[in-house]
Amino acid sequence: MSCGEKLAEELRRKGFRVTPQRGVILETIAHMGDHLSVQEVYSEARERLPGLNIATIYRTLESLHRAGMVDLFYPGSGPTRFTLRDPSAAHGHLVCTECEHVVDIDTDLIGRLVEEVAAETSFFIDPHHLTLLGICDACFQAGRGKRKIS
Amino acid sequence: MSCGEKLAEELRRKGFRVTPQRGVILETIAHMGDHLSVQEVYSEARERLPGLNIATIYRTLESLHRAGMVDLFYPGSGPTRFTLRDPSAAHGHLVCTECEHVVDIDTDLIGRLVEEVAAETSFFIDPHHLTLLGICDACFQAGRGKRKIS
DNA sequence: ATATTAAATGCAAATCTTTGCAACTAAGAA
DNA sequence: TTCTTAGTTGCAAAGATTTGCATTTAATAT
Repeated sequence: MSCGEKLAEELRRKGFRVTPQRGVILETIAHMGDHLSVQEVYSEARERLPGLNIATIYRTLESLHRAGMVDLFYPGSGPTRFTLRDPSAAHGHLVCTECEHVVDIDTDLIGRLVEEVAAETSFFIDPHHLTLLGICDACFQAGRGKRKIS
Repeated sequence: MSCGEKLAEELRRKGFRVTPQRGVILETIAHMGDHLSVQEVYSEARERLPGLNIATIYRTLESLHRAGMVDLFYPGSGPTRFTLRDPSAAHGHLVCTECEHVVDIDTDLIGRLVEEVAAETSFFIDPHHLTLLGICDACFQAGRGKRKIS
């Protein structure tokens, strides 16, 4: 069973319908890596299924998001991006506002952050949703972070 | 000196120009409270300065952001929102993806999160940029969070 | 005061994202 | 298989955001 078919099955299991459009979109994002924009998926998927409408991409991504299968995140600038969720490991993103570099945060650290916030605020952070903006080490060393840290 | 004038001075001090448009925008957001959308500021500010263009609002907000005077954040849905930064107290936002309620995170907790992430990843989170999505206590109690926490 | 210039504005066009609605169809029931 | 229906699609329009460019102007120097 291909990666796309596995995703299709998971989507169906969560109560969503699997249409040809969604099949193509799933197959596409399963092979395109992380941090995709809607436009990127659109131009790729439309080659496999001409006539595919971009509104369908947006709506499918929202469904996948509601199904807990992809996470959206907002880099400091530019369009929204998203990634396939790895169910075995929650992960978040650290986005450097200087160089736009994206680093993943691992499960353990996320778990600790979630606990810490929950203990103090009774608020349960969604561990798959975490996007933190800041300055990466390289930019900080280069002094490019000073202005922002202030 | 009015709130708006203080902000204008701060902006000038950071190397940005203070135009009549910016004066009006600053005076406006100084009196409109937190979590504003661009459209909200636009309709308010345009009453004080007819002819003001919405692109100017976007660009001014970006400048204020670069100057470290406002923070942008993305609630789960709907347009981007922003708040005047309180220089004395870094604060972040917890946005409930069920009821859209926004809770502020206080300085101390933020400080600890920043340290924790920095220790492990050499990445310095901007403490003024923190927006975390999740489930608030009320929605969690009501069982509305189950689907998302999965 | 006047001149200088980099930054900011307004406008229009481009791009990105969301939404209403009629037509279509996947998935389950009969 | 056929029926049923709620979920999904395409399309077009609306809404949100960004960008290029000619013009204007705030801040600084003269």
